[in-house]
This record gives sequence, structure tokens and C-alpha cells, in this order.
Amino acid sequence: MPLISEQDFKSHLNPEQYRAVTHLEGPLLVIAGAGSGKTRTLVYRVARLIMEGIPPESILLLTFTRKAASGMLQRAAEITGHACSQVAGGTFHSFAHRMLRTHAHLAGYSPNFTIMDAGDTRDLLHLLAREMKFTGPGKRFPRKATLAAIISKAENASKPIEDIIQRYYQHLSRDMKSITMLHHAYTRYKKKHGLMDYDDLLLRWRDILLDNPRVRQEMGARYQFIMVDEYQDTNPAQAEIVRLMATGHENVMVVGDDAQSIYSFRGATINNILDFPHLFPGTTIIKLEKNYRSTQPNLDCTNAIIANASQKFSKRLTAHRKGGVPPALYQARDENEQAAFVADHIASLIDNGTEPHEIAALFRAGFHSFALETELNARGIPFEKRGGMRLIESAHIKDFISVLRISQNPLDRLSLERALLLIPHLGIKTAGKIFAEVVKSSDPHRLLAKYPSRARWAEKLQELGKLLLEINDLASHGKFRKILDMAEKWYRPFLQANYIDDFPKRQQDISQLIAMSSKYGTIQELLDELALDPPEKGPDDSSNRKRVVLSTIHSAKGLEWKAVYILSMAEGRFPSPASQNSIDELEEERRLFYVAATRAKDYLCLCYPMFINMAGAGLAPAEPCRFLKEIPSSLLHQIDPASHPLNTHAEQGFEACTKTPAVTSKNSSQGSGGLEPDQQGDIPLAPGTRVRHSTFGRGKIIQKISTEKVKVLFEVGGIKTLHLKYAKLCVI
DNA sequence: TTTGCTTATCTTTTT
DNA sequence: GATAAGCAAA
Repeated sequence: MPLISEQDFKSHLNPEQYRAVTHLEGPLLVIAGAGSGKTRTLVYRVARLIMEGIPPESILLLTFTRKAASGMLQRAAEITGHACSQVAGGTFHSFAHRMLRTHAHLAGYSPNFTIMDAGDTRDLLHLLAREMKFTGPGKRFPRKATLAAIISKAENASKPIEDIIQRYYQHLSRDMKSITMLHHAYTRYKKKHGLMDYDDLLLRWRDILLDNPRVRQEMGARYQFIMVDEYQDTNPAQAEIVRLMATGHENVMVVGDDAQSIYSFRGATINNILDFPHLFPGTTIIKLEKNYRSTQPNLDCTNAIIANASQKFSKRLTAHRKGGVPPALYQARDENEQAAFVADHIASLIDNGTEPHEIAALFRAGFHSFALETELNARGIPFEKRGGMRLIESAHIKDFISVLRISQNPLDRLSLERALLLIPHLGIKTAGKIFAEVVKSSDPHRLLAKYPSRARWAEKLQELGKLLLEINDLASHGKFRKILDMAEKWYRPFLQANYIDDFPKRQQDISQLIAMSSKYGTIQELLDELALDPPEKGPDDSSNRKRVVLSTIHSAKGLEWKAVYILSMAEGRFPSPASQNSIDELEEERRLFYVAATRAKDYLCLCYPMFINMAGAGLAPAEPCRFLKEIPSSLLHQIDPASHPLNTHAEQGFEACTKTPAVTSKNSSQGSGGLEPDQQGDIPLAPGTRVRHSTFGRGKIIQKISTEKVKVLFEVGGIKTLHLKYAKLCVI
């Protein structure tokens, strides 16, 4: 008995969406504008397939992030009342990885290959460059990140290094020969040691499909219906994988928006969308042009942003929702003042009943939010940061993981060296010698445990070897959790010695990692997962989820919030200085701005500082971002810097528009996280009281603004207005 | 050979 | 402001 009727499909979808959902067979290209309900369309299509009796395991849903896939499948399951766990879903990389675990031999790889993350790639290039003597006294060589980018571009485009350098890195032509040699060494090293980087996952899988008709047929038979989300951000290799996977049926639906293509640095090209009808003759094209997310004033603004794009886009969005206020424009003095303004504004939104997780601040690069993070901390407003530095990239996590990696693969030189260098008085030369011994050894772990030496480091090295032997033993008995605890215990002394000032914080990261690891059964599973879907830095998921979101624009793709602030819309920040020298890259920056601005449902605020902090050089005057200047001023509402955020027009308009009843401050202390009850009641608010704050340290209350807010003069940092609801103050 | 100190160099975006 | 390279002392 189906939970959903034909009528339901019709009433939950507009005619175009309905067409896309019911068009089950043959190639289908859906051009979906921002906020046009493409997720809903995909969810209902999965539901439709299942209602039609298609076996879930023959459906494949490829998305940009794993979260997106699992979210969609969960909603499809709710609609159909079926478990959709059998539907194959995930990112291209995770899917390719799964397939490669059973087919790697066809590409000359052992099935036990190790996945390298971006950091591993950089470290390996560094190591090889060192060995090939490209670096050294007096020798300058491109940075590892640049080398990785060049090699990745070459691999993805199937072009020689020379072409890439000539086209994108003219200034490095001096090192062309060395880089080419490095590329070869890198490729050889990976194959010899069973390593695959992110590009390899896609490219090796594509090669296997290309070279093996039997695999193609097997795939075509296994996955009868293929759906791809965010198709504008796929690269040619991914397009080829889709084509090859659809062998025999061509039941492929791809969804994308050419105006939101923001990953060309990774080889993505909107040509994939444009070429799709050629790749699959007989393609049906459906456009979703109605916007359900934003209000018309917002859309007028975003339409203006994209109107100046050099390429002609194929659609014009109209708003479904009525009312709304124009986006706000705030001119800040500098980035600190910008941060204070946004933090105050966010605090007042929360005070007036907006849920923190309905608010986001977006920015071009990870470090642009530093000032805002400080201000939010000062006000005790909980937030989570997405994008930028990842937990897995931090040194202490890599150290901790390195033991697990050696246990799986003793020939993993990067991890072995990492672990060895933790030992005092054991340096790079000795580590190299030990690795050479390990390579020759038939039982590397035992070799380390019994390593003959009278050097100062010998004892610690033997301890490491013994730990590895124990891990092997525990692994054979499936005692996964015990392994993690032992590795943690081994690493702790090094952690404490190396990070005297902040090791408790780092210790927490490791505990968090161990906690989230317990859902895996083996070390290999954990390591794969860490490479493919690294956890974000910050408190783990189980705690209070209602946090303000700080995110790079790239990581905000596909998401939406009631209120969105875009930070640092100033030349020098946005567009990124790195994109200045190519028109194509500048066009992508414009699309990036478009993506950011279209995340807002009710309220959008664009901020730009008149001065920005340049690396080393201090404050420098900055022009407003060139894209801001292209928006007719009639479409924006300029916020008067002198006015209090609570009294701005946009603020009132936002409240009217969302119809959120204002919560009085008397009620709002109920049910909110933040301060422990026992702490809260005890704080006398009288001016003159000396208090301590977790971030600002000691200070003195100088003014009581309301029952919820006080002004505090801190010894360091000056006067801050604090919301007692969130700020952790103790009386001293 | 290791380590600690000084100096120069750039800072995009991510699976 | 982090990070890597360079240099000198232990």
C-alpha cells in the first residue's frame, strides 16, 4: 500500500518538476536555477522510481557531498515509507572508491590501496623533490601546493605538464623539466606503494570502464537509473564515467545550473552541461525557472549580479514568494568593525526569535572569518565553521593517525617518518635509514620492536614497534576500540611535550575523533572514511546543533538560510586576488558571488570594509568589490553605520517578512543553551562588579543595559556588550 | 645529526 | 600569522 498517490506527486510539484520526476527512461537534462527545488525534484524522483517497483539497489544517486546524498535518501524514505538504504548514493569519489576496492587489479593496483588526502599528496611531492635534489641550499622551487595543482590539472585534462605550465604557470617555465620529472616520479611512487590520490580514484575508475567492456556491461546492468546532482561542477572524467556507467540503458538524469559553476579550479566545466545532449542524443531538456527560496527584492539583486556575466545564461528566475525587503549594504570601517557589526546584528536576530542555525555568514576564504569568530565567541554565540582548515589537516591528528596507517601499511613512508620524527633526537636522516631497513624487512613491525641500536631514541622506537605488534594482534581479534585507545595512549606524551600551551584542546580533537570512529569496524574503514569525508573541526555533531553557520561560499553550495551575511566584499578579498589575471576566473568569482547571494531566504546583508588587513603590511584602503558596483543602488538598502542594528529598516522589514513573533527577553532565558543555570542566577549585574570572560579575561561591568545585556570594560579588548544568555561570565 | 633560532614568503576555493 | 627554508650551535 503506497503512502503516496499520483495526486500527491502532482500537488507537491510544479508542472516542470513533475515532468522531471515522471520522466523515468532515457537521458534527461534538468537546468535548475537557484532555489528552484532541485533537491525536492531529485527526492521525489527517487521516491517515484521506488513506487514504480524499481529495485532500490539498481538506483544510483551521485551528489556533490555525501551529506547531500544521505539527506535526499532519508527524505525519499520518509515519502515512500521504504528504507532507501539500498539505493546507491554518495559522491563520485566515494562511489569510485567502492568500485575500485573490487576492481583495482584491472588498473594494476592491489585491492588494499591507500587513499591519499591532499596533505599526503603535498608531503609526497615534497619528499620526492627533496630526493631528486630540486630543493636544497640556494635552490628555489615552486611550493608543494602549486606543484600538486599543476599535476592535478595535467592528470584531469589528460595533458602533458608542459601544456599546463605554458597555459597557466608561465612564470614556472624555468622549472618545467624538473616538474615533469617530478610528475613521473610521483606517478611511479604511487603505483609502487599502492597509493591513490583523489584524482586517481576518478581517473583509474574511468580507465577501467573504458578498457573493460565486461565491467561496463556489469555496471549498466547493476545500476539501471543514474542521477547526478550539481552537474555543472563535474569535470570531463566524471562526464565520461556517467556515460560509461549508463551502458545499455542511458537512463541518466543530470541536474545543474550553469550560473552556479564554481569549481573550475578542479577541472569542472559547464561544457559538461552544454555537451550533455550531444553525449546522449535524444536528451529531454527541462528548465526549472521558478524560485521558491527568496523574495522578489532579493532576486532582483541576484539577477543583477548574474546579468553582467559574459556568457549568456539560459534562464531568468522569478520569485514564487511575495513581499520581502531589499538586501542591505553595510559599509564598515575595517574588518574588525565589520565583525562587530555582524555579531551584534546576529545577536539581535537571535534575541528576536530567529534560530541560530537559520543564520549564516559567508566569505571567500577561510581566514576572512577570523575576526567574526572572535566577536561571536565574545558574545557567547555558538557557531560552527565550515570550509577552511580541516581537522584532518592539523598536525596532531595527522600524528595520531600515522600509527594507524603504519599498522595497515608499513611501507607508508610518509606516515612512518611522521611517527619516527616525534621521537626526540631521531631526525630526518635516521628516519630515512630506518625506512630503508623496513623496506627490506619481511616483518617490519617486529623489526621496529627489536631495532638494534644504543642511540638515545632506541627505546622509544622499540615501544612504537611493540605498539604496532599489539595493534596487529588486537585487529585480528576485531578489537577496534582498544586499538584506538592504545594509539591515543602512545601519542599522548608527545602531544603534551610538543604543544605545551594548548595540548588539552588538541587532546579533545583526538577524543572526538575516537568517539566518531567507533561506528567503523576496521582500521582500513576508518582511514578510508577520513580521507573521503573528513570531519569538520569543532564540537561534534551530537551536541547542540543549533549554531550560527560560518562558511566559505564553496561549502555553502546547495544550502539556504533565513538570514545571510556576506563578509568582506572588498577588492583584495573578493574577488580573490589570485583570480585577477584571467577573465575566466573573474567570471567564476562573479558566479561565486551569485551563489552566495542566492543562499538567502528572507534577509541578505552585504558587508564591505573600507580598510583591509594586508599580510604583514597592516591596514590598507580597499575599494568596494567590483561586483557590488554593478548592482543598481535602488536595489539595495544602505545601512547607516551610526544606527543601532536593532533599529535598522532592514531589521524591521525582515521581522515583518518572516512573521516571526518577537520573543521578549523575559521569556527567552527558557530552554536555551549557553549558561549553566547555577552560574546564571548568581551574577549580580551592578556596575563595578569585576567579572571574568572565557575569551576576554578580566573586566569590570560598567553599564547594565537590560536584564540580559551588560556593558563590560575588559582589561584587554576594551568595552564589549555581552548577552548574558550566552556569554560565560563569572564573578571574581 | 638534531635542534633551536632567524628570516623570508605568501596566504582561494575542495573531493 | 603560519610555515618553510637557512644557519649556527650543541
